[in-house]
Amino acid sequence: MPIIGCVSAKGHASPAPAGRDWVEHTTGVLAQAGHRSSAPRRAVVEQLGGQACVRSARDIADALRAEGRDVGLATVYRALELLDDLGLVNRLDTGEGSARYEPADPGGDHHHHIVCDMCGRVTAFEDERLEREIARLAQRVDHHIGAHDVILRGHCSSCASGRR
Amino acid sequence: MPIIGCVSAKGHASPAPAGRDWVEHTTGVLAQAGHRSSAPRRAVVEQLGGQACVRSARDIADALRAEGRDVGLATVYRALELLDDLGLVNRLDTGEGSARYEPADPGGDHHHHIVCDMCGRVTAFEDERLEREIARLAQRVDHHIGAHDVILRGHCSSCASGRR
DNA sequence: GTTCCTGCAAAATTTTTGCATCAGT
DNA sequence: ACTGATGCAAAAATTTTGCAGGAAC
Repeated sequence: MPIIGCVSAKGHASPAPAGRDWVEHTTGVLAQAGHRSSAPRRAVVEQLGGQACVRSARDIADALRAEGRDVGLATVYRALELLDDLGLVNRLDTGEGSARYEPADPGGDHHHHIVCDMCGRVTAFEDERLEREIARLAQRVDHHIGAHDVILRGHCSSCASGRR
Repeated sequence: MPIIGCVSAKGHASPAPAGRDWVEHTTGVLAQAGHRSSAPRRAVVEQLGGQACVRSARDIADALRAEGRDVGLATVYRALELLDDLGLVNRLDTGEGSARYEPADPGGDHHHHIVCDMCGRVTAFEDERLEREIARLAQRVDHHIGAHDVILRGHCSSCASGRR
């Protein structure tokens, strides 16, 4: 299983780390929805907020354990499911075994991902024109579209340049 | 687990069932690559060719068993892995538990998918303008892009209209 | 006759769930 | 205290793998 890194798309507006804004927003939405503010769930939220990039449930649990804030894996899964239901995180399935999650921009902005087939690294990118095309499509199809994912697959520059 | 259906996008060019063309092309590529023509693998290829839409490994194994052509699940997985490596099938990960596969158009044409969040049904669609946007992006990013997936998510008309 | 392929069963993962206990309100 | 949340361990489900026997060339 390749180690998952996190790199910004060169030359493109890359999403800033969600940071404190997102943690506060998330905390507020959770409270407003009637959920208790427990230490384990807070730890998951803070861990996610500290990283702009996609993390699997195991990544999060491991990172928390490394900080000495042990949280059960089942709890991490339950927290992620709740956050997903509330639209506070985006879930990314790249087909590499496990789902990964990232903070969702409260403002509604979102981005897409490039996955390196060789090292598994995920890079984020934003593109206004792509969004427009997708919005146009969403109106034309016989479905009520609520979300969309775009994944580009290929080799990142390090992998393509020989050294793996 | 929702039953996976297969419906064409209304009003859009929908991909024709891969059919005999794809089966023949696939058989040829397999032979040329030095692989033996075994009955189980042939059965998997024919099963895939008979359907234009995405099928999971289990779907394929079940369908074959129903025809009396039992093929071990491991063999189905190995066949799909091989076909994927040779670029003869496309793999779709919708994050609903299992990966699904569909014949890849030998001509290079491809389409994308709409997944109903409620019933899990997958609908295919093609869009030339979307492809152009993605091609433009693929040139601008710092990666060697070899493939891409677009998934729209929402409610299909049956699910949206109340009756579930 | 080799070598690849298959099938079964076991293993490895990821994710979900039951349930007793604990903690937030 | 009431009730949601947690943690553990067990269960589910998907996918991978080891290996002996069988089929293709």
